[in-house]
Amino acid sequence: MQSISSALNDSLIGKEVELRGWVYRIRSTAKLCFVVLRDSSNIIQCVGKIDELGEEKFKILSSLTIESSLSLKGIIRKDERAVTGYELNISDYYIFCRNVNFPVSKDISEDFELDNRHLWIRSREFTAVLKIRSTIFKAFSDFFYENGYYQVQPPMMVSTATEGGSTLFKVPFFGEEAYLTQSSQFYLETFIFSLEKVFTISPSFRAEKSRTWRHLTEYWHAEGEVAWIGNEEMMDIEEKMIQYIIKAVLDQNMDDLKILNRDLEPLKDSLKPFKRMTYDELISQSESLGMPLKYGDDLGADEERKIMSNFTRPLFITHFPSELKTFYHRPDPENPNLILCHDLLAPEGYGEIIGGGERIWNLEELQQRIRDNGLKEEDYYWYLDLRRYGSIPHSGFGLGLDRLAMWIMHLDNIKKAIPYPRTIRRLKP
RNA sequence: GCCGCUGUAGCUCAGCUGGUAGAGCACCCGCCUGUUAAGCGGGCGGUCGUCGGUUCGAACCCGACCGGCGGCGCCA
Repeated sequence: MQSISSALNDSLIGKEVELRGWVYRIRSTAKLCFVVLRDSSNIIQCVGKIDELGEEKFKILSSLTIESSLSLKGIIRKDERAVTGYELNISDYYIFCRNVNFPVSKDISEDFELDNRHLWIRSREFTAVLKIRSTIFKAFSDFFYENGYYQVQPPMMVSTATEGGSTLFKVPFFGEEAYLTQSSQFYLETFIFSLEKVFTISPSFRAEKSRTWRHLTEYWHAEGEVAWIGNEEMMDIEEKMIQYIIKAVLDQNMDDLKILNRDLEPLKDSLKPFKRMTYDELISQSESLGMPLKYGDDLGADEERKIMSNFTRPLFITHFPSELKTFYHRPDPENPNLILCHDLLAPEGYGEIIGGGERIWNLEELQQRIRDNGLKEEDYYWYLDLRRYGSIPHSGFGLGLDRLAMWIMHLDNIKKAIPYPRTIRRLKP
């Protein structure tokens, strides 16, 4: 028994192999039957002949249905007419499950595809998506392991919000109320006093009633927090990290990118240095970028899309006005109205994939900002403790892995980048 | 929360100014000398989202309700 991709090999020509998998396509004539077999690795055309199998076995084989499961034995042959260049001449087979009817056919809507995601997951397209996602998740971790970081595991059930505006999911908690985390940032900050350089990949939950092409209720949040560094160094690290991930995908997933018809140029271009622009510079250039903005305007979806359709590699926007960002961001000592932070916008119109920057590390300053935002100090007692005991300068970031995946694969909706999307109206399958 | 759209066969859709429902695909049966989600012939398959109203008559007009989709805000 071997994988289909390993069977597509000149050294096996004329040899008998046994393959197993699922019926990807099936066509038959009176005396010939073509079963295109699929497994996790690839597809191969297998041909059954009535003369060789006998009438009975031929009839059963040729009446198989899409996605039925079977194993096949036969001789490998090179054949230009076959989809992947090789063909298996079936000498015998065993059927595990003959399907009555596989619901996923060639005419399906995006909605039907989502209702049947548990079956759509078998499609070649989604198999490619899953393989690329796997590379992205691994590459993210590898990058940080290779650079001396520790992976940590923050809690998912928490007692307070990280960011004021976001809506939280309430969960019953032994007579109390708990919430599902919307960001692990504050917990990551606690870890740096022990490990200095930490990262995590964990889910974040947002109960906002968002209905957009790039929001999920549950998403995979890749976060990092680093002791002793500032905004610029943080961006240096993120840039290398993104490039490391893209390089891994280009190295390992060329076949999958091809199945998705991904234009490789923007990915290759993103291996070159990223441009950095202050919010001020962005506003003054906004007219020539096709999206006139006034000082104080936040970047919405439309703004980001228009601006980023001018770029083929990611762009850092830095130094936002303080009123546009949440309380924990550190103001620039030389200009307290601006914040030492950054967003990383993905090119080709995709927009924000990372938010990050320096954290306020002075106790009084942080207390002031909490009060200014109408929040209660008691709720943040442990976060404030970090500024009481051995506080240090530090920076961090949060990356939306599903958004990154969506851009890398050039998908038009984030729901196509995650196997089981959770949105305001979708909890199944 | 706001704006727009939508609901007809398992799937994708058509159905005119109201006259009791149609195609392609899937599935089943048959035919076919190598097919590329093949071709030909036949078959199965519908309380037209729900309830009410108008009408001799409603998939179609009106109302209410229910479900779904897209976009914005919020963010990653």
